[in-house]
Amino acid sequence: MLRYVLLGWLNYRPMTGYQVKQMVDNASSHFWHAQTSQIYRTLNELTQEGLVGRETAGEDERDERRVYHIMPAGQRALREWLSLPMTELQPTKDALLARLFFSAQIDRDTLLMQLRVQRALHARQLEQFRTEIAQMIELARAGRPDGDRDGLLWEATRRLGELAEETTVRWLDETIVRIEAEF
Amino acid sequence: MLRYVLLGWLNYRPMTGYQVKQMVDNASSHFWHAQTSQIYRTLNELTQEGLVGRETAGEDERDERRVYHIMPAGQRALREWLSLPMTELQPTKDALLARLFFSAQIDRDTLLMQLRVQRALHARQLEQFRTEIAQMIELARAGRPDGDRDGLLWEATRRLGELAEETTVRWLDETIVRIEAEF
DNA sequence: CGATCCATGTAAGTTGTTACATGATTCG
DNA sequence: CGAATCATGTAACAACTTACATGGATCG
Repeated sequence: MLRYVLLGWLNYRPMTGYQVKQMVDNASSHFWHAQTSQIYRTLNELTQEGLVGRETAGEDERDERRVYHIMPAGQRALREWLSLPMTELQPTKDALLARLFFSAQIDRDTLLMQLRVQRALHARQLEQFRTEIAQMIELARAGRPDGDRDGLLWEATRRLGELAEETTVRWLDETIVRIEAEF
Repeated sequence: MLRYVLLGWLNYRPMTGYQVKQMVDNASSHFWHAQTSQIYRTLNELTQEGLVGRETAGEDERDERRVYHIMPAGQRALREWLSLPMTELQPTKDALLARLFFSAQIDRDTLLMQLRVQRALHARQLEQFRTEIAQMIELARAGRPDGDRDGLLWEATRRLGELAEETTVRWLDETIVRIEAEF
């Protein structure tokens, strides 16, 4: 999966591994996160498979910056992946729910504290979707022709993030009240 | 993580690996899924670490059923995990959003088809949260004293599943309309 | 001149997936 | 008697995490 995210980013413009990491962290962490080490490793694999190419950018030899760019084979691979029908739901892994499900074991106050911490974290994340991330997309769209496809889709992904966080915060509030009353 | 889910289930009652898998599939797949092979491997690890014990259930030797049960050390480990504060959001991995983000590459009709398939899948999942899963929890609660903690928490996890699917379906409808109009 | 950022990765370990293999029991 | 379910796993591989290691450039 990560390979396609990297191909997706490199399809906009050539970048160093470090810059790719910045994009992943700042612009796509709400749908796919990755460690630096894994990004470099995956870029290597993609290079070996001929999906991306790389050049040493520096004028002199000890400049270690390497600029990666997508190759025609990479663009094909990206498009193929994007066109593959997704006929199943992706399996869930949610640590918060897993804990909550089995939390009858622990005492009320510890549980409530946990939920309140989560409430604060998700509220902050919600704010970020509404401000920073929204602004970033606005900015990126500003430089582009009206009616651009990319901007529309970026905004759609942001919007699900916002809605999901809204839902989670509301659910946490509901759940905290109920546990205060009935647990 | 999986280890704690298994400990959580074994804390209710002793079970065979197969039965644990049934629980994971039928009652906790909405927050943590796992392959059969991984469950058996993890049960082995837990056994070697002394967190669970196992017995051969059969009266005769070629009965291969093994019943796993939680040990005191396992209960301690479970409680410790449940009490650990979660001070960070868990990183996201969402294949649907990842695709959508980069989908300016593909044609309108392929994209719309993908979103409609997802819409159908999530609508079905939503129905399941409202019917099958709700019923299963009702049933499990019926046999228990009123005001039971487990039932309250099970219902809370189900509820987030329902709300999240509701949100996703609404978002998909919004997004499909917008793409039909503007893409 | 020290902190932060830019930049690249390796090594070791954990976790999870896919494919395969085997055999008993139960039910129509 | 054949299909489905119960039951247990191994082997190989792929993906991801954590810790470590290094050094140049920039800025206050």
